[in-house]
Amino acid sequence: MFNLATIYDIAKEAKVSTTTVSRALNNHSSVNHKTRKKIIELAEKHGYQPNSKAKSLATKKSWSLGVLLIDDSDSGLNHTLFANIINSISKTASKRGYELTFLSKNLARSTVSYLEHANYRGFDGVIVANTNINDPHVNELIKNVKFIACIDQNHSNAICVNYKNRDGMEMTLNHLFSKGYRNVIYIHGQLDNYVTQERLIGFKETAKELNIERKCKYIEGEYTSPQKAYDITRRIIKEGLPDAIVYSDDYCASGGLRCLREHGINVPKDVAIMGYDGVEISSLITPSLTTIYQDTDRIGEVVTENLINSIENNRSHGYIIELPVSLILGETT
Amino acid sequence: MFNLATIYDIAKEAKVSTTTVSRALNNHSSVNHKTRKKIIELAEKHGYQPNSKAKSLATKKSWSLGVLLIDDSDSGLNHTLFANIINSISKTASKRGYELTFLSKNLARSTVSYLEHANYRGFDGVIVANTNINDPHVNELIKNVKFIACIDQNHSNAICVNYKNRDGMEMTLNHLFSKGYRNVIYIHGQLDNYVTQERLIGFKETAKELNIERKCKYIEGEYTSPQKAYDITRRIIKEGLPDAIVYSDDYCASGGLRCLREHGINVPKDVAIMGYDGVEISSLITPSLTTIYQDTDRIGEVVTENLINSIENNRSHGYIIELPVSLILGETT
DNA sequence: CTGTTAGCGCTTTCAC
DNA sequence: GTGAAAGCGCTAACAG
Repeated sequence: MFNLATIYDIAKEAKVSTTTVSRALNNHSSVNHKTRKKIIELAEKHGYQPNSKAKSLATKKSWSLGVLLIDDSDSGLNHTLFANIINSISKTASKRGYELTFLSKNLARSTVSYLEHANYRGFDGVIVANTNINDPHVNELIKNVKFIACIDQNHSNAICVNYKNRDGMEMTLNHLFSKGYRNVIYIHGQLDNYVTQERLIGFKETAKELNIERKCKYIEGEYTSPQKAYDITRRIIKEGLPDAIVYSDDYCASGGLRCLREHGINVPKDVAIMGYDGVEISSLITPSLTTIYQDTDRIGEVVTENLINSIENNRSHGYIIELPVSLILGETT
Repeated sequence: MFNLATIYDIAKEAKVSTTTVSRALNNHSSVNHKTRKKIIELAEKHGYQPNSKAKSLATKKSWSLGVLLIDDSDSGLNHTLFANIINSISKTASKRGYELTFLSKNLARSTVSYLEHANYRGFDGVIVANTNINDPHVNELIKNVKFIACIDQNHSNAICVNYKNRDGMEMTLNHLFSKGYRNVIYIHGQLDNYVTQERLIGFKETAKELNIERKCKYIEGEYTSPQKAYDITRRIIKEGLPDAIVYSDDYCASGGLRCLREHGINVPKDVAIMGYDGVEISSLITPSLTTIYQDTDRIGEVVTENLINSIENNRSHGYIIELPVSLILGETT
């Protein structure tokens, strides 16, 4: 880029001080109408743009938000649910005038922690969207950043916007039960993950209420993927089919579905299956998935609005917002 | 965040000047070994982090890249292909020490053009990933930013990293021809789009070579989506099936597939179909799609590495890199 | 209504 | 090997 005009150039040409230029350009009331007009004209003539660094340096406000997505595996934006959420966060941030920047562990020529990146950059706030709970850097970040919001996490000092994970599993199991399925296998995510824990609680409590605890089985999918789900499903087929299989997300369910079909097993006649998330693919595959819909537009909007409000009101304290989920009836149950 | 330690605090405590602290922390050779050691220790003790704005202001280097994704529709990160590409761009940028920030038309309390955002922010470079070609702001941006790279675009002053779109359609049509399909309908994207234009050229040239020009038909899908593709497919069914239908992307193909199935039409026996992109869904639906695979990891890496290299070597001139595509054989042809 | 001055935190001549 | 001083571009008392 070329050398851009500064406030000095304009001040000189308008024969006023930089203060006046600054005031005119920032809509301070106390500027003579004519002076203001002249300054604004000159600014346009020169295509003047303020310099964000100088401005932030002076005001201590960056108009930028950091967002943390796990970055050391492929589960960042490649997971549709999170891509959709980030899309919504980005839109909402933009609507409020904030930029969105990804947090990272590499900066210039060195390796840093997320907290160091955040401090270096001076974000006005940070959103933790999807992350590896075992990374101590994530905890350090959440504990030490003043304006912080999380999705599907549990931290007392952060704004936590979570889906009602327990409700989701309650709906799942009640639905299966109402359709007559009793023996259910739940292929869940990693146990050290908050979401998994909540869903398991929801599942187990409902199983107890329905009095089918004994008929339910759990398999930890660890790192889940369509292929992994495919493999687990094959094992299940060998060991004997249950009435229904619940997968940790729609992608896994689609992998499982493919396996079942390849083995000539009819869904839902021979076995029912359910996904989770309600991302686009759930309605595009055949048979379409019965799944739990999580509104990604809504969660992105809520988490971003709440964070920005807390920044602009300068009130930082943790609280929880829970967002409802709903069941989408597909052809697999 | 709390008040972070500055270079002044460290200088005072170490009883040296800020100059020396700066030098020590930036690995300048001309600092006494002992002094440097003391400074580094103090920096660690205070959890010192430089302030990016002050640093950029002084050095005119921001270590940050802007990325432009269309933001006034839902086609940003909600389109899997682009989510995958952004994921790769983000990873590569991070690997090289650069942050990634989304370009936007809203900044602080006002509306700006993309160029104004870029100038304001002082990005070291900008990547145009997916965009509305009709937006004059995009052209303005591309023409006026010094270090600029684009994906699947055609601009003489930018680094353009493109997929071989013509090849893709050549493969498509040759494949269909070799399987015996002659009457082909191509539901393509918007005509004012560079990618669409290239693919159409590839398609038509191949049709001519194969001498089936007369048997081919084109339908402009305008804004394409599974639903839109579904509707168009229904129209096609009414008007009479061709031998094969080529959709503009895998999502559309899946929408079309659903329509065909619902009308009791067998794919590929009654009609063959093909998608484009080779995103995950193409292999998850049944029948799996025959499609053209575009390597998203690769394109993100190439475009980012090239842009950063041009920045760091301070050589800005436009050139084109073309990336190969390949055919994935699915069950729909 | 406008200008002077100092300062945000860091780098970089230039001199010693 | 180290420091003084000026500057990056902008804002914010304070004074008038």
